Amino acid sequence: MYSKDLIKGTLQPIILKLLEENNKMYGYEITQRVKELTNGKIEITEGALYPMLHKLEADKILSTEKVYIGKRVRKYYHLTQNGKQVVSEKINELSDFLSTMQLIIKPKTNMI
Amino acid sequence: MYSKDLIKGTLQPIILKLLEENNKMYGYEITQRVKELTNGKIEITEGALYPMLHKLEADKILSTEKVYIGKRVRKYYHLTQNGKQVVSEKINELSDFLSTMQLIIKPKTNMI
DNA sequence: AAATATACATAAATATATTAGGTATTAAAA
DNA sequence: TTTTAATACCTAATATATTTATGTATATTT
Repeated sequence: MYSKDLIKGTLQPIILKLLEENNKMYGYEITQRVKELTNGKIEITEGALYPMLHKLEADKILSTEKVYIGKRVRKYYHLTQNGKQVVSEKINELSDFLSTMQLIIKPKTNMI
Repeated sequence: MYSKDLIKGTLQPIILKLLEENNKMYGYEITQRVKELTNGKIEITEGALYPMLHKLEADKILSTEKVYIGKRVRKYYHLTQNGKQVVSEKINELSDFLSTMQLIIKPKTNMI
């Protein structure tokens, strides 16, 4: 796990990126997918995830659909029309940002 | 300029990285260097910078030296013995984190 | 002479995420 | 078969980093 601070601000773009690729996902699934993709290095806490999902829904970037698996509810989130337009910009920004950060810490020798 | 949120948590490693490379720097110099290195994409605010420098000094990671340029004071910061040991770990962590983030947003085609 | 750049600093407000708690169902292990 | 772990949602109090706004003062450029 990384220092808490590093991860700050990345939660939203991570969520949006996953939803861009997977069409629809539910909260718990997102936490598991991120853990999987990052080999456990990033673990999204639910206290951060759910409020962010609710915020994105309130902002009309995501919409939801409830599905019952037996008696247990799943709340699927997917990008709205509106949301799709916003997302690629946000991902580009993140991508650009990561490059810029690489620029600053320019790893000395290891270019693949 | 990037969304404020993205930059969160990167201030400390940026400062430490610059001080690792440049031996000693003063606050204003750091803001300018970062602006320069990132082509204006990251502008460190003084309200964030100075408290962080003070914190790093309180934590014995940095120490200071005042220099007068005419009547104007400059406060140079440099890594302490202790600080040098901490820094490379922090930079490695940031570097690792950036790679992990790249993993998530994996830019489709453009590998240089 | 006025405006901009250099150089430090702090304080209130904002926003995010952590920590800690809660409910409930289903599957696996003891 | 009872207990534990996993699945699945949620919120509230706390902590903390950063922004925004403000302040002081000197040096340089227009």
